[in-house]
Formats: sequence, structure tokens, C-alpha cells
Amino acid sequence: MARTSTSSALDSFDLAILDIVQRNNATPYHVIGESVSLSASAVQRRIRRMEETGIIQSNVAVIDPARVGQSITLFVELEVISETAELIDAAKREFASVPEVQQCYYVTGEVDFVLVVVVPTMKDYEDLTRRLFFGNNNVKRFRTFVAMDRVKVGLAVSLPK
Amino acid sequence: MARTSTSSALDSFDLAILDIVQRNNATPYHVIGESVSLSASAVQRRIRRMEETGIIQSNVAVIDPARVGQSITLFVELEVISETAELIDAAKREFASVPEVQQCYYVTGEVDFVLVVVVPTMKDYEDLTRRLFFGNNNVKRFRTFVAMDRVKVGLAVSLPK
DNA sequence: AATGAAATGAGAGCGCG
DNA sequence: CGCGCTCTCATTTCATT
Repeated sequence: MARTSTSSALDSFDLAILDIVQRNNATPYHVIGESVSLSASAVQRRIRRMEETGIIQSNVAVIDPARVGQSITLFVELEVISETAELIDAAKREFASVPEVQQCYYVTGEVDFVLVVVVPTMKDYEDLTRRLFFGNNNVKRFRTFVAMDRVKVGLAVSLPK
Repeated sequence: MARTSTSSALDSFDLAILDIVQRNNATPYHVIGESVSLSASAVQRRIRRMEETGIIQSNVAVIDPARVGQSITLFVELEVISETAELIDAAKREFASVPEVQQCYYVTGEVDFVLVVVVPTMKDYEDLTRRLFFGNNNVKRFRTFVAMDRVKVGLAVSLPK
């Protein structure tokens, strides 16, 4: 696919649009248009462009995990033994491929990875640790925190005005 | 509006639908219908019901923070001094109210809170720590990890079959 | 009671000025 | 970028199991 040569810089209209759709992407274009003082077509074009260029990564429904029996959220910090590029990439791919792993970040500091995991029961988490951590001989150590309260959960970003 | 007395239990159709919309909620109903062997009308009704009952919490666009100038993602673990209910609730409310705090979990274990923070620059983070942590005399200690790679980011839940 | 099929209406998608 | 058209898709209605 051809990548445009434009720097895909966002103007204040784009930011205003993002601010709306990151909270509710079912908002009709003409309503967004009123809000940002633009026509519905313009809004549509901008959104499409931002989807194509990857600024908007996806459009998803947010599900309440507790209501589908997936009530346990866990935080895992883990250290690896060897940090060669190949092993790190392998770890990234492995973690990313596991559905229970909702989020995975590669970080600097005392640990190497931070994961957010959601499972139905502790037994499932136990099984997961066995497969993912004990079964991986590049994992030095990991530490788990159990979420008692998901105080704030979202991917919304605070946008510059 | 009359609330049904049903416990709003999800059947396998609902779960199959959720599995699709939590990845892409722009999928046309008739396409979902083909996938789960249901008509578009049935799909539409089920989704509406799940939205009304809160199983689907929201419909959002996922934005790449790096592309909107919020290029730094950070993890913060923090311990509080006093864990009285009032102080914990106050902390929850404070963290949740900050736009830069994307996620906040109250957890068991060696720390009390885990935060995911997204900011434009380290200077902004510095300011945030000053306001939020140093300015809060119930914060005992906090530890920060800087994300070098957002390997996987999502809120999708692994659904039971 | 919930479903599928067909009719209606709103909104997205494009080409035009 | 805004205006208008066309057409897809969401929504409602209704007969059916």
C-alpha cells in the first residue's frame, strides 16, 4: 500500500473529533459536525483518513468483564533472564498471542514486562502462569497483583486542546 | 420502561456476538448474523439489550497515543500510608479524575494502586507526580516504569465458549 | 417469547460545485 | 470544504415457530 508523503499532522478539528469518538464512536457524523463546527462529510473524511493512517487503531465495544464471568483482573510484572532482541521479540509475540493477556507493555526499569490479565477464576490464572511463565525458561521472576477494584479502565487519551 | 425479570443471562449467541463486537463494533449486523447463524434483526436486538443492561459498557475508537502527541506511557505502582476506607476512596476518586490516568486499579499485595498514565512529555509526568503523589500526604512511596513498547493494548475479554 | 423476512427510514458514502 | 444524491445498513413491523 502506498503511504502518503503527508506528515499526517493533526489539526484541532481532528483532535476534537478524536475526543468524541474515543468516548463514543457511534456518534453520528452530523452530530460530531455540529460539535466541532464542520460538515458531516468533512467529519467522515477526517475519520476515514485517521483510520487509514492508524491514528484510530480500532473501533471496539467495551464489555463489563464481571458480567460475562470474567471477573478477575490481574497485574503482572515480570523480569526476563536474557534481553537479546530475539528473545524479547519472542516474548512479545507470545504474550500478545494469549487472549487472557489484555495488555502487554515492554518497560524500562526493574522489571521488563507489565501485563494486564483477565481470567474467570484463579485456577485459570494458575494454569496460565504455568504455561506462560514457568514454561518459559527466559522468565526470571514475576510478581502478581490482584485487582480488587477496577477504579478506572479505559484507553482514552487526554488530548491537547 | 419495564425491566424484565430475567437475570439477563447470556447464551452462546450473545457470547459469540460479544466476541465479534469487542474486536470491531463497526461490523454490520448481517455479517455478524452470518457468523453466528442468526438474522440481522436478532443480532440487533441482542446487542441493544446488552447495551441497555450494561454488559456492553460503551463503544469507543481506540487511538494510538503516540500519534496524538501523548507519546509516553508509564506504569506507576504506589503504596499508601493509611488504608482506611475514607482515604482509599478519596485516592480512588482523585486518580480517576485525572485525565492523564488512563487506568487505575486498586490491588492486593505489596502495593496498593497500579496506574497506567499517558503523557506528552516527561516534564508533564514530573508535574503530575508533584501534584498527585508528592502533594498527597497519604502516599508512602511510588515506583515508575516507562513503557518502551505497547506490545498489546486492548480491553477485550476472553469469553467462555 | 424470540425469530426471520420484508418494509421503512436514517445515516454513511461519494461525486459534484 | 460544503452540498446534494444514491445506496447501504440500522430499525421497525409483522407473520411464524
